Amino acid sequence: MDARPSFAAGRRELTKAQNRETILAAARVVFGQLGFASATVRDIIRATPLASGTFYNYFKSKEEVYQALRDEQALAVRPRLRQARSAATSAEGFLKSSFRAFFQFVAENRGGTPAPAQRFRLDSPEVLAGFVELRKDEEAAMTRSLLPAANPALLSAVLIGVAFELAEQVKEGANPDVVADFATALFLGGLKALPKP
Amino acid sequence: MDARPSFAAGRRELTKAQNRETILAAARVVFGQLGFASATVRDIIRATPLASGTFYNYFKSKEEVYQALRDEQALAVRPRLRQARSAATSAEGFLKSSFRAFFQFVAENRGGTPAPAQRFRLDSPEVLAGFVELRKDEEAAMTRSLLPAANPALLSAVLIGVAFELAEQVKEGANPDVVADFATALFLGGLKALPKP
Amino acid sequence: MDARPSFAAGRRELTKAQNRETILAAARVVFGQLGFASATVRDIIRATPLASGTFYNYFKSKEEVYQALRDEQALAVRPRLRQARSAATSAEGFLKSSFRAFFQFVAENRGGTPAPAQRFRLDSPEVLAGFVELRKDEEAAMTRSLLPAANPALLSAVLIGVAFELAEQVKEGANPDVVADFATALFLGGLKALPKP
Amino acid sequence: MDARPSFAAGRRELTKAQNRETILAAARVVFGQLGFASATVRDIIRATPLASGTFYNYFKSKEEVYQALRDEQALAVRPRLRQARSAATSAEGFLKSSFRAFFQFVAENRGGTPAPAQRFRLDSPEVLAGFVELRKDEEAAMTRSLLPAANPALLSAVLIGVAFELAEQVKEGANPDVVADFATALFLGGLKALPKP
DNA sequence: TATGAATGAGGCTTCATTCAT
DNA sequence: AATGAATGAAGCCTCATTCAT
Repeated sequence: MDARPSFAAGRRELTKAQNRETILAAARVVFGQLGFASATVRDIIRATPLASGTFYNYFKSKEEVYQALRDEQALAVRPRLRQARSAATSAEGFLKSSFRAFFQFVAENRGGTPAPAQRFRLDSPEVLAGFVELRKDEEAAMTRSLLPAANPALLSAVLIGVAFELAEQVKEGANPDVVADFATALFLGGLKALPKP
Repeated sequence: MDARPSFAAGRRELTKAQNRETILAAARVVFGQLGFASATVRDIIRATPLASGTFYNYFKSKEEVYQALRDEQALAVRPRLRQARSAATSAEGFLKSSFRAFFQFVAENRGGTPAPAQRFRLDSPEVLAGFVELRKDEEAAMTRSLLPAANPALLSAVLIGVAFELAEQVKEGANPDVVADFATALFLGGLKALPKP
Repeated sequence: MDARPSFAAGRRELTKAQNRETILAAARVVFGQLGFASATVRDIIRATPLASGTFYNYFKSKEEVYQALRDEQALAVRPRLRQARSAATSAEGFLKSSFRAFFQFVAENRGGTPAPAQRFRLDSPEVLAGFVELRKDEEAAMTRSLLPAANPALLSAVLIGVAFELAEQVKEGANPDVVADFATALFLGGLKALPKP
Repeated sequence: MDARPSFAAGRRELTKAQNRETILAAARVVFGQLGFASATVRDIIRATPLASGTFYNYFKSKEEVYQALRDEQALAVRPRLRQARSAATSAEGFLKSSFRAFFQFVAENRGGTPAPAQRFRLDSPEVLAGFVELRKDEEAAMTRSLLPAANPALLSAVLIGVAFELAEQVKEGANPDVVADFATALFLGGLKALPKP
C-alpha cells in the first residue's frame, strides 16, 4: 500500500525520537522544580502533550528517565573532560583544564536544574564511568609524574567531593574559572603534601 | 492516699521518651535502607511495635523525624569538633584534630546509615550551624595566622565536600585516622597555595 | 480523715455538673461553627480545658451531646409554649401566643447557633414531644372550635415547616414579633379555607 | 484499516457516561440511607462495581457528587414548575399548579431518597435558582394581582418551609394531589389575611 | 503506537475510643 | 473521676501501571 515504507519508517522514527526528547525535556524541568524525590511520573506527563500510557513506551519508570537524564549529561561532559586532559603537559595544566571544562559545563547548564531539596547528584553509572576515565588518566598522569602518587580511592573521593560541592557554588552564580583556579591551586599544593599510599 | 504522682508522671515521661527513641531508631534504619526519598511513614511505623497513630503523637511528618535525626547527630558531633579545635596551636593541629574528631564520629556511627540511593546529607540547620561555628573558628585561625587567608565561601564548600565525601569512605570501612591525615595533608599543602581572595 | 464527707460529695457533684456544662457549652459553639456533620468529638474537647477521656465520662458519643443540646432547648421552650397556649381564648390568641413564644425563644438564642452548612433542626424526640403537645392542644382547640378541623398530619407538618423556616429568618435578624404575626395571619386565614379531612 | 474512530470514541463516551451515572445512582442510595453527613466516599464506591480511584476521575469529593445530585433534581423540576405557572390565570391556579407539579415530582422520585438522619434538602444554588424564579413569578403575580402583596422574604421562607416539609409527607406515602390542594387552600386563604409589608 | 480511563495498592492522617496511671 | 498517650480502623486521595480502543 505504501511505496516508500522506509521513508514512512523514517518519519515514525523521528516522531519516536521527538517523543523521547519531549519526555526528557519535561523530566528535566520537573526534576529541577520538584527534586527527584517528590516528582512523579504524572508530573512529567502533565508537562507534556502526551498521554500517560505513552510514557511507558519510552521509559519503564521515573528512575529510568532520571538515569537517561544523567547519562545524557555525562555523555555531554565526558568528551570535554577527555579533550581538556589530553592536552595537558603538567600537573597544573592537567588539573586546571579538567576543572575549567567541568565548571564551564556546569555554568552552561545552570538554569536547567535548580536543585532544590535533593541535590541532583551526577552519580549514575554513566557519570561514574566518566570518573573512572578520570582515574585512569590520573594514574597515567602519576606514572608520567604529572601527579604525585597518592591513595587513589581517597584522591578520587576528594576530587569528586570538591568538584560537586563547588559545582553548587557555580550553580548559584560563582564564576566557573575562578572556582576552577581555586580547586586547581588547592590540589596542586595539596597533592605534593599527601602521604604516599 | 497516693502521694507519688511525680513517680507516675516519671514513668509516663519515660515511656514517652522511649517511644520517641523507638521511632527515631526505626527511622534511622529505614532511611538508611531506603533513602529519605522512598522511605514512607508507614515503613517507619512498620519497623516499630507501635501503632500508626502513635507516630503522629511524636512527629508531624516524615520530614520532622528526619530533621530530628539530623539534629541529633549535629548535637552529638558539634561539641566534639569544638573541643578538638580549641586545643589547636598550629594550622596542622587545627585541621588534624578537627578531621579526626569528625571521622571518628562517623566511624562510630557507621552501622546506622547504610546510605544507599540518596546519601544521608547532614545539611540540616543544626548541622550547618556546626559549620558556621567552624567558619568562625577558621576566621579566628586565619587572624591568628594558623590558616592562610582564602575565599571563605569556596573554602567552606571545599571543606564540606571533602569531609562528607570522605565520610562515605569511612562508612565503607576506611580507617578514620588515615582518612583524617589524608585530608589534613591535602589542605595543609593546598591552603598555602590558594590564591588570596 | 474527712469529717464532712457529704459536703465533699456535694462539691464533687458540683464539679460534675460543671464539667457537663462545660462540654455542652463547647459543643454548642463547635456545632454552631462547624455544623454537626463536620464537628468532631476532638473539636469539642479542644474547646474545653478537659482531657479527651473525660468526655466519655459524660457522653457516649457526639450524637449524645447533640441530643442533650436539643433536649436542653426543647426543655426550655416547652413550658413557654405551654403557658402561652393555656391563656388562649380564641384561634388568633392560640396561634399568636404560640408563635410569639417560639420566635422570641429563637431570638434569645440567636447567637449560639450560627447554623452553617447543616441547619440545626430541632427534631429530637424531646422537641417532637413538644410538638405532640402542640398537637394535643390543637385537637383540643379544634374541639373547642378555636381551630377549624383539618387533616392533623398535614397541619402539623405545615406548622413545623413554617415555624422552623421562619426561625431561620429570625436567626438572621428578623423581628420575632413581626414574624410571629405574619405566621399567625397566614394560618388564621389559611385554616378557615382548609378542606375538611 | 480502521475508519471508524468516531465509533470507538462513541463507545468510550458511553462508558464514561455510564460510570458517572453508576456513581450518581450509588450516591443517591447511600445519601438516602446514611445522610450526607455520615456517608463517605468509600461507602459510595463500595455501592459500585468500580475501583476507588475511579471515583476521582468523575468527582473531586463527596460534596461534588452531592452537588451534582441536587443539580440533577433541580434541573428536572424547574421546567415543570415553570410550565405549571405559565398557564395560571388566577391565584388559585398559580398556586395549585405549582404545588401539584412539585409534589408530583417528589412522588415520582420517592424511592430514591429514604432521607433518614439528615433530610435531603434541595438547597443547592441550582435549586435556589428555581426558587428565585418562583419569587420572580410571585412578584409578577402580585403585580397582576393574582397574589396579594406581602413581605417577600417571609413569604418565600414560608413557601419553602411548607413545600419541603410536606414533601416529607409525600415521600412517606401521602397523596401528592391531596397535599397540593391542602397547601393551596392554606395559602389561598392565608395570603389574603397577610399584613401588607 | 498513542490514548486516557480504570485499577487498586498504598500513602498520609484523623478519629473515636480505651486504659494505665 | 481525670488524664492524656496509645490504638488501629477507617477516611481521603494519589500514584504507577495496565489495557481496551
